[in-house]
Amino acid sequence: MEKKVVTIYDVAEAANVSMATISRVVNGNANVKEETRKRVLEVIDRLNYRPNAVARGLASKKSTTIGVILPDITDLYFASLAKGIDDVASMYKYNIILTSLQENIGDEEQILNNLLSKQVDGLIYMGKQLSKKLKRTLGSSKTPIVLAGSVDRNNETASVNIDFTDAVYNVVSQLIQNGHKKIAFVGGSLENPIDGKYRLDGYKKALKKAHINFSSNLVFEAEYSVRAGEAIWDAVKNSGATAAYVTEDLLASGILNSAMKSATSIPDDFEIFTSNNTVLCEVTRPKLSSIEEPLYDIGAVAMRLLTKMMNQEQIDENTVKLPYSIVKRESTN
Amino acid sequence: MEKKVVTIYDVAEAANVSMATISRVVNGNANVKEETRKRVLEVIDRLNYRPNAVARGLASKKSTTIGVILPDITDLYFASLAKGIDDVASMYKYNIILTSLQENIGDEEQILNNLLSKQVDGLIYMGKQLSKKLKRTLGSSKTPIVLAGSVDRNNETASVNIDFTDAVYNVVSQLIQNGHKKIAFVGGSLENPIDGKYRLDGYKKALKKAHINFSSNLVFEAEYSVRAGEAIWDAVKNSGATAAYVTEDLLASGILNSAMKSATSIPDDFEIFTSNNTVLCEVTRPKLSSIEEPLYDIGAVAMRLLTKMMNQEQIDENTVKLPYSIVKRESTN
DNA sequence: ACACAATTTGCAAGCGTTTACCTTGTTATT
DNA sequence: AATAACAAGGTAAACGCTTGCAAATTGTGT
Repeated sequence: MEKKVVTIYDVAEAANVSMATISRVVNGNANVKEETRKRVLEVIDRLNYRPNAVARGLASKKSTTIGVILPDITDLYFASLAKGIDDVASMYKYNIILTSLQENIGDEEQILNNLLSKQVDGLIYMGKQLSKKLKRTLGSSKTPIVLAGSVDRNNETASVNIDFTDAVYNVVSQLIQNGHKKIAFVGGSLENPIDGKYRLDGYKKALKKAHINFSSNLVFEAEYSVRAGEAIWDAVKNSGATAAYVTEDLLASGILNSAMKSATSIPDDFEIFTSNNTVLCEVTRPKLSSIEEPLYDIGAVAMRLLTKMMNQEQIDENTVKLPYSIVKRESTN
Repeated sequence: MEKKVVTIYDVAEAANVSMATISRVVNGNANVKEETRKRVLEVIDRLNYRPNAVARGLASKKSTTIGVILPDITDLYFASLAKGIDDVASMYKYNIILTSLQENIGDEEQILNNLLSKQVDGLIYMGKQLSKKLKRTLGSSKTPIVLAGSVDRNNETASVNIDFTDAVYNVVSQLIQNGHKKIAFVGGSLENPIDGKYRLDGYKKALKKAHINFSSNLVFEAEYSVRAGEAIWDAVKNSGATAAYVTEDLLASGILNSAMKSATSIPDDFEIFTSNNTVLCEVTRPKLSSIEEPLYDIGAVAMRLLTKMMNQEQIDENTVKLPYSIVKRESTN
């Protein structure tokens, strides 16, 4: 026996009113007599009626669903952002469609179209950067989007993050103050504007301030992984660097691993600053000093901003920068 | 000027066929002349038509969306499972609605109802356990569900995981072989059947085999966090234990932290086995020996299993156990 | 008791698809 | 040449809801 699913009609009939009224009470519309509302709610409860969100979405053109695009959910950086997003989203009753993006595969266009076809009310993007093409298909759809933990070169797109340049400027300056002349910059792909532009800018700025010449020999590019960090250590060491600013924790952990293995004393012989302050920083030995991005908050604020955009509220600032801090642990003096 | 959204009618008109035909080509139905198909595809491309998945869902009663319920996305354990799920899901063109569950808050019922109202075609659950109540509302909806990395006491619900009992039996046996008589079992909430039943059973079994009496003084319950691990060390040490099996990596890292701080030499004075083999195990010093659950695979297989259930295919085994392995690193001899 | 306003309700037209069922034109069969 | 069989495409009825508008009901002031 097929159990028939309960629709708004069934409720209407059982409550002896029209379906419009049911819809009204479900949606909290004020134009319903208190008595009727009570009766309807009872019936809803009795019949175990559960409004069909798909039908609702079709009729109202709102899905109360947002799309979240990120590179890798097992990366604590994104996971933390995602958590902030998730919490605020559920606070505002939005659901999240999570899609991960293999940045190399170049299926971004497809992913975006898929999300748009699902009629998401908004999007949060955490990829490296929004391509022109994506911006275009996005523009034609009017779906609001905000970048979390990422920057838009031209500030056309709303975004929430920290002042990367300033943060790196600060930690590199500290390393300089500690007496280092040769400081390595170990980042991910420099094509990513965060590393290749903002962070590197901060690094250069700090050097300049201290009248140290920038040398591209001290700039390293590696994948974000422990393995890559371990592998790059020799090169870093051989460059003559006595300290390093690393843009990501796994990478920094790998470097630390190899450094320890090669009997380099950290922080005495070599200092390391990393960037994301994930738990990793607390379980390595020595523990890693790090820039601390308020990841959870970035996610939360990004989501909050998105809700405003979805409600067409006035936005005061298109791009918000949250305060960061610097956590000194054992990998620096 | 409001840009009108392109519907199937627009395409039909422009291609000079009926909307049914458009629908057919979009859905890959065979009853379309090759020539017509080509023409339609061109028009679709030209008009930039994007089928409305919500309308589709309403008409077809399929959302090509599944719901994923997990406790905490920043926990690498769940993130890894999620990644496996995500990859397979996108392989099969399913979208994922991610919802996290504050297990203490007790809003599970609501979360589930929300997901069901969105008409998800299936569910993957990673919480501690499915309450009777949830099972009931689930049963009345016919939506298939599979547990990933979790067990159903009565094997009523499909699930994918490893043989927890066996795994723990093995590592504890190894510790015993290394000469330990007093081995601590440090787990999360023992109400969670995985820890409180399966793993603890393995522990007991190993003791029994070696004719060591079980003592509840050696069983510790803690939250899954570095902090909790650090805090519990003294108690563990004072219990007289000379080794520990820990059910989670953060917890193990915390214990390791405190042990090192108290100048306990690991593994010489104290051995530690942990359970999830997340990256954490590789960045601690000494590196942690661990049971290795194939988390990604568990997620992937769970999702694959779910696709079968959604297609009403014949399922050979309701509950599948994947092989685990044991990775020896530096925290054990 | 009456006119008018406000409050509640119902009606029915969408929302953009899918799909069962028909119609038409072709080809193969005898 | 007549008929069967099929391929290709069209028609229109769902799917379960929201919502503008009209109708009915109730309340108010006189």
